[in-house]
Amino acid sequence: MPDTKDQILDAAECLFSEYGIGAVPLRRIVAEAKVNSAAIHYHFGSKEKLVKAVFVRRYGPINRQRIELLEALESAEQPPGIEQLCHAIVAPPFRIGEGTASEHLYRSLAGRLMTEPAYMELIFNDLFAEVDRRFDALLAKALPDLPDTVRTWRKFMATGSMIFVLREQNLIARASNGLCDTSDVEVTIRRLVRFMAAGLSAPMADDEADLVAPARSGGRNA
Amino acid sequence: MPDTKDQILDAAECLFSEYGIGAVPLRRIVAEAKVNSAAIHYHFGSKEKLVKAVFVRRYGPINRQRIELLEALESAEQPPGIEQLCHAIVAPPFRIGEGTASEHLYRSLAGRLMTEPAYMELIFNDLFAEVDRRFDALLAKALPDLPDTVRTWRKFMATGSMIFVLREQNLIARASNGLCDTSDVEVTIRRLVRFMAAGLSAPMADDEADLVAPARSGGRNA
DNA sequence: GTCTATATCCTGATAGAC
DNA sequence: GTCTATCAGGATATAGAC
Repeated sequence: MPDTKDQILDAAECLFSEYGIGAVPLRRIVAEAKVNSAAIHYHFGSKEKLVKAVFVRRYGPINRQRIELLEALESAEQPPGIEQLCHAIVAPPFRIGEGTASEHLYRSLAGRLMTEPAYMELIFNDLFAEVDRRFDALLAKALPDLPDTVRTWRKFMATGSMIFVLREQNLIARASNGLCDTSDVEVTIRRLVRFMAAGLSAPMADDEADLVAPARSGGRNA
Repeated sequence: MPDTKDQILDAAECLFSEYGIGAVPLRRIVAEAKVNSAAIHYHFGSKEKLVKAVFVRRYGPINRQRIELLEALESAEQPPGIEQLCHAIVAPPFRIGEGTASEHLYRSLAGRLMTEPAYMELIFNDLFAEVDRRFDALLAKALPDLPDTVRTWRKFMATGSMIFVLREQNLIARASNGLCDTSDVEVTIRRLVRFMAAGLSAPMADDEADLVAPARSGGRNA
């Protein structure tokens, strides 16, 4: 049986996933967790610290998995394949909680952070900075012809598509009239990896290349 | 000089863009708008109705522009090019408010809606349903080989990347150390169109095709 | 460590004078 | 239409008995 602290973390995670962080009052968490109304402040000190604890508990393991997968690609002689690389980022957050009753909630949590600026700043450096750095380095190796600017832009765009799919599973299932089956995790991962990899590795448009070249009408060397 | 109603709408739009809808109390809007604290309820009736008015004012024109661009593609004999099609969706929200001092705020507003479920339901049908329907129909014509399921999944992923770029301009500029210049709207549009079009039109992976094929080793008809 | 009770603040919304 | 004053409810956080 989980102790009070875990009960609170579990309840908070489910509720944050489903309704968003800002929309969940502490009262609702203590009710769901069936603990005393003062327990959150006793164990965590404040809502902000509780939020951080929820994310650390979940994203610690996810990002360790990501880093393991990225390390395998780093130590290879060959530059990584772009799909492998995307897979290393995409698969871990989709697979958390798999098999448990509330797995879809955990996945939905995964995308909440970026969309809540107040908590984003609070957490990003501790939890995501290293993954981002390593992913970017490998991406540069996988796509050596892309200028830094273009690669970085596309990294954000790919991230955006991943976050959207993680976060909006309910919306996707509903707005597609059930056509998109968000419950099949492995299929979702493949589709997303395919999409991201294609976008990341698209040949540059001529006018796109222009925009990062040091010189213009004369010619470009970058 | 704008009247009270417009002052409120302007202030609300800026604040919603910057901080998110849920995070902005009405008191802050009236302070920013320099109007009386009862003015919002007098003119709009409730916060919910104010939010709706803000989005209608901004997305009415944007979606009319989108529909105009989509109509041009609908009436063409040829199936539309995938980049043209993406451009019709992407360009209007990026171009709103262009040249005004707070143009980046308007663009940021554009992405707020989807991330605030409470207001999303309220507004989507009125403002976005028709654009979505027409875009999807043209997408099916532009990518006739993609099964409905794959096309729909990819439409969500492409939407996610667009929303992320619209919403997180500050984050993108900051996290890239200025490498990504979010102030150049036309460049941003091209990069985004390129990324989305490449993702949408990627050839299906073999295992991705399997997942939507009507028959498998045994065969399924649903 | 747990609980009840409550302090303090802030929210959206309203009443009623002008 | 505009303003001041205020309500009722709900938020985070804390005090103090057990």
